[in-house]
Formats: sequence, C-alpha cells, structure tokens
Amino acid sequence: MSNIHIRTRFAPSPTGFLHIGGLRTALYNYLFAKQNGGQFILRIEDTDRARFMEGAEENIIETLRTFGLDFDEGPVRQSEHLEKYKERAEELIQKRAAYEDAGAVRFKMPRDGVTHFTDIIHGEIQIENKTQEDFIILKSDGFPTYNLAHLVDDHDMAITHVIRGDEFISSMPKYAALHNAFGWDLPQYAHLPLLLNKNRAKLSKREGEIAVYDFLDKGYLKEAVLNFVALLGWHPKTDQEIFSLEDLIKEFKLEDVQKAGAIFDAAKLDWVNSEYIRQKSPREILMYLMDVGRPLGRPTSKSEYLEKIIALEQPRLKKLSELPERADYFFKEPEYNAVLLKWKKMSDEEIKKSLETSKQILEQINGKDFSKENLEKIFLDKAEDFKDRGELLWPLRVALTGRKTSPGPFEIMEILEKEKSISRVQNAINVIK
RNA sequence: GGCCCUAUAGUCUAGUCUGGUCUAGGACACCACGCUUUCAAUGUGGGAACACGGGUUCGAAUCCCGUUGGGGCCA
Repeated sequence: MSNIHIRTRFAPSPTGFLHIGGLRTALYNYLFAKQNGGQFILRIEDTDRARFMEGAEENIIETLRTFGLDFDEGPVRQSEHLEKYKERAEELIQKRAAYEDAGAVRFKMPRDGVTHFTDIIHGEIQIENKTQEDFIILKSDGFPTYNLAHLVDDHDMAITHVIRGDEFISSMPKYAALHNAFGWDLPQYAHLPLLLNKNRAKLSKREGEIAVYDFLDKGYLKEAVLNFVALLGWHPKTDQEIFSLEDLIKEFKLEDVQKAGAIFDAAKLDWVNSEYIRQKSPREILMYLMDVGRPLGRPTSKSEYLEKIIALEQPRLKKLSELPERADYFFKEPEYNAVLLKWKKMSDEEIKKSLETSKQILEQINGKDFSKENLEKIFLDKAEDFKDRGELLWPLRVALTGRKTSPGPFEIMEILEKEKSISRVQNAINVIK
C-alpha cells in the first residue's frame, strides 16, 4: 500500500437527510482511507434537480461532523461542473462511442463479450454485456446522469477505491465500458451489502425514522449509533463489541465485510447505547442533554441536583429520552395507589404501621445525615424487626416514588432530603384508610 | 420476466479461501435460577442455526453441481 495514495469518497445525493445506511457507507469509506493514510472526500451528487431537497446538504455535512467523519476535501458539488460533463459527453460523441438521441446523449453500449471485474468484498464478478442497453449519459436538460457524472468525477478526483452500495453491481458493465471508451483504468470496487428493514427490504428513506438525526433526538448517543452501524455488515475476528472510532480505524477490514444484507435490529442498538450511557459520568450526560437533545426538559433546577438524579437513573437507561419519564417523581408529588403500597400479603394496618415506623425514623435523623449510607444502615437495622425487609422498605420506596419500579429508597431520600422524604411518607399514610 | 448478488439461531456475526482442533464460538433478544424491598446491573444455567438435495472425500458448515428462499437492478 505504500506507493498507492488511497482516496475514497462519500457521494450522497442531497435528496434527504443523511440516513443510517449512508452513515455506514461514509464510515467505511472514512475508515478505509484513514487506516491507509489516505484521503476521504465528500462529493455532493446534486444533478437530479427534481429530487433535490433544501437543507439536505447541510444536514449531511453536519452529521458527518457530529460523528467525527471529517472529510479532507470537499464538498465538491457536481452542479458546479456541468460544463465538464458536457465536454466528456461530447468527447464520447467524437469518438463515436455515444450519439445524440432526442436532445439527450446516449452511450453506445458494446453488446459482445463479458465484463469481469474484481470486487474487494465479492471477489470475481462476471456479467454478460448483452444484458445491457444503450443508456443516457447526458439528459436533454444538459444535466449528466449518475452513470456519467460519478465516474468522470471519480476519475478527475483520483479516487482509488469506490466503496458504495450493492445496488450498483448490475450496472458495472456500463461503468467498465465507459472507462474503456475514455481510455481510463477502473478503480478498485467494494460493493457493500444493503441495510434491510424488518421485512428484509432495502431500508429506504420513505419509511422514516431512519435519518441519523432522528436517532440522536430519540436519545441515542452518537458513539453508540456509530458503533452499532459499524457492526452492520462487519465484525472483527475477536469477541469485541464496543468500538471507538479509533478502534475501528485500527480493526476494520474492508475485505471482511459481509456479502449478505444486514437487518437493522433496534434491540441491539439499545444495548450498545446503554453500554455507552453507563460509561459516561453524570456530568457528561447532562452536558450532552443540554447540547444535543432536550429530553430532560428545561434544566431549571440546579445542575448539581440534576446530576444526582442522572446518576441514579443512568445505569437503568437504554435511551436518554427515557429520563424525564423515569425520574418524574423528583419533579412532582407522586400519586398513590393503595394497592401498590402493599408488600406481599400485608394488611392495611401493617402498611400503615410500616410507614409510620419509617416516618419516625426519618424524623429522628438529622437533616445533615441524610446520606445514602447512613439511611441504609439505620433502616436495615430497623428492618430486622419485620418478617422481611420488604415490609419496611417496599411501602417506603413506593411512598417516595409512587412507582412500581425505581432505584432504591436510600439513594432517593438522599436527593429528596429530609423534609420532602417525610412529607411523602405522610402523604402515603393519609391514603390508607 | 431477464440479469446480478446472496444464504450459520429471531437479529448481528466467528468459522468457509488453507476440509478433520466445530458434539459450530461470541453478542443482542428471550427463558429460568441466584443476589435483592422493586427495577437496573451482575452471576449461573437454558432453549435456539450450518436452507434443501445430490456429489467429491476416510472425513464437508467448509470444495463442486442443482434446487429453493431472500435481496437488488432493469423491464
């Protein structure tokens, strides 16, 4: 690899926000370039005016930046080089390799022989040329088609490796013939397997919910999305599952990319996400929430308070967006369900007694000593008087949260502090007849 | 319909090139049990796959042929 200067490109059309499949293609191009000391280039293929979407290019660039997939050159916009494609089309007409047809320019596809090329992922591929037809390279409006434009640009930009989706394999005879007509050598090709939805169909923008930004908004960390997407179609020989971008640059092997399409499995993404959530400090999560998303709502409270809450819920989160719902009892008084307050077969009287015991204990503790450790010690000691700890601790925890599930009562009371803890226990007592 | 790509559990995959070490490994998900006041985390265990049929071979997930399934492109 030493004397080949590797250059890859990511060449999306600005027809929509960058989606998850595009992110993976960009990532693989980036990884391959970087691990070989080469360049990664962004090209915007904006020659299809009908499908152009306002804001798409900005979104693509911003998303790449968010994920740290910095491009070394570009964005190169095809719409800014329309003359070039016209000249190339003209060149082919001169060479009698193309001809005019109703205002468009059509390439004369040779029908004899077989196109064979080597794909880094698929190996040798052969396609008979008689399956092809003459095809348009320049439309009557003067805009080039993908067939012409991408290939002229790849040549002019000295792209050495074309890493793109599988769907272009069947058009390879066209590209090979075009290269041949220009007298150019073929670059290296690596055709990636498609990303599929649950129904095994190509993941498409039309299904929604697949724009990369949607995932960030839904509470997925960018590290998790990148990690997950890297694993759709590639895996190292080891059992490692969690990878930083740096890890990926080291470990990724283009030739090890899978040949068959991969289904996007949200459950695994959730797991990867929870791994990354647990790796972060509460402060980092708070900063992230304030920066990227707003799932926590307006951080009106002191950030120190929020950090404590985050620390509690953090190990339980699959997505950051779950936080407000899960921690709502810190921001509003719980409503009690008398049935929920009951532990196993306790009678109303026993529940009431249990809660009153808790209340008495709390009243005797100095507000300054409301630490998780101290509370735990005192309560567990007192719980010895009950048949099982649950008789004391379950009603207490429900009184504090109003919830069937939550973190433990001691860490919650540490955050709630004395006054609020006692008032909640009292409120729960009042509910019981 | 034509052409092309593809095929290990529900999902992502290791193993396939260089056949034996594979009674097929890991992860997610799922189930059970342990810990535990609940949840989460964690520990232990479990169910679950080489698409099918022929060959080649002493021996095939691995090589060859065919079939079927899935996908893509074009029409």
